Amino acid sequence: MTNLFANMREKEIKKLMQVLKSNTVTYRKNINILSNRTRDDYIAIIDSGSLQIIFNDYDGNKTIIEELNTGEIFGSLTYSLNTDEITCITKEETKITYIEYNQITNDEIIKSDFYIIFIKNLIRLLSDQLNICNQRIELLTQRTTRDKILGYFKQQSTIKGSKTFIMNITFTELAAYLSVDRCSMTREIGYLKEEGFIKTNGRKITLLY
Amino acid sequence: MTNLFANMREKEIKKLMQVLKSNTVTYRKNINILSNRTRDDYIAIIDSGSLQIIFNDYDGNKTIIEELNTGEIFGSLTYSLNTDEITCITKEETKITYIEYNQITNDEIIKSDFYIIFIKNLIRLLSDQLNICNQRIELLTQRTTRDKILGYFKQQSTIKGSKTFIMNITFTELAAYLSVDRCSMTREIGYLKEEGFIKTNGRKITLLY
DNA sequence: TGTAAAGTGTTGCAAATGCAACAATAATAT
DNA sequence: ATATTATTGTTGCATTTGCAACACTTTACA
Repeated sequence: MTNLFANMREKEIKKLMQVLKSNTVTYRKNINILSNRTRDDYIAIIDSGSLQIIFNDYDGNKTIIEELNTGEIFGSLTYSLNTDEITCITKEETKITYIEYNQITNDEIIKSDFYIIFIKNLIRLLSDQLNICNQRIELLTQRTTRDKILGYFKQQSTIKGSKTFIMNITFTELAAYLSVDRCSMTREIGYLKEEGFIKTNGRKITLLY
Repeated sequence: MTNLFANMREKEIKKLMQVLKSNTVTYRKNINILSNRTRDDYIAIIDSGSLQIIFNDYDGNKTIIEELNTGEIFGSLTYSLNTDEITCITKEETKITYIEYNQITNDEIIKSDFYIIFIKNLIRLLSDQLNICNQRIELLTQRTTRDKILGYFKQQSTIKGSKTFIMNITFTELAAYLSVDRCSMTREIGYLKEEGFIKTNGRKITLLY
């Protein structure tokens, strides 16, 4: 369940969605969901499923800017998607709820008694997204692949609260996340193991320092 | 210029700050302003001045994660700063207003008639920050220095609405922003000029394609 | 106004990295 | 159960990039 509705009852959520004039669309896998969006400001909430925001280079390269999962939000409020260079592809069957930005302060909703909760949830969600972005920037600005990998492992270790943890993404996805060549990354992880900095067993990582 | 107090009168701003129990501190140049922050969630607004958020590597390297200027916000709502690895240094004399996150929905303020404006401003500010982050990620995820530079120039060209524009940061700062070696960047810009992709004159850039 | 600090430009060299082209295994779908 | 797709591992090689060590110019400031 989406955080946008945290601390709200089913009935309130239904009412909220109605007052916000939200609309929900379900997409099949591998659909470009931005092709039919308007140019107005909007918030899109992933009710279920996941998607990738992809940057299409001038010479045909594709870069995954962001992967978004259930509960997360996107839309013009988080990233200007109104350009041909950006596409947004569902990774699986995905349900999206759209809310027009201007509706979040419409006359009816600000009178409802769950409005403050909703607004606080929205702020928290934007805030979470911002934290995620900044954490990634912290890694992307590292000069070497080694520092990116170690930085990621350290973040995970902090989140999981242990020097041993299991990665919840694949190595292929990690390479994309850190924006490095997967093969070079594998090579570097090999060196890190040789030099005794880490131990790995599949996606189980142990920091030895 | 976006700011937390857009569309509010002087008197309302004063009232708001009071109700929010905000406190304002002025720092001199080169001060680490995080040394005395609590661990509560808070929003910090830069009333005037500027600062850098710096990541301190395990082996002494410093990376500028973010540069923030007048009107922008930071704090735990945007980036977890509660770690020794992060320092936050004023670049000049800087005035900061702190607001406890929990205060933004206190009993008194939600009754005020400028509350909706304030909340909308806050959401807009978070949203702007998120857009800035994502734009930078778009550049940082480019594989080559060339693509980073061209990406940045393209963004600027779009923002300024012309193929000729003047950079509002120094080349040294651009290198830090793109997280590449300044010398390598200069070299690459040289190649781009030779190959006829761009023309430069100081910080005036012209795209020729 | 003079001096220190910051920004810019250049280049050789070593090291890191992306790319390509594989093979092998694991996961998923029909 | 089997075919198909995704993930992982490996390695040679060319290229890109960071680093270091300069000189020169511009800007800041005491």
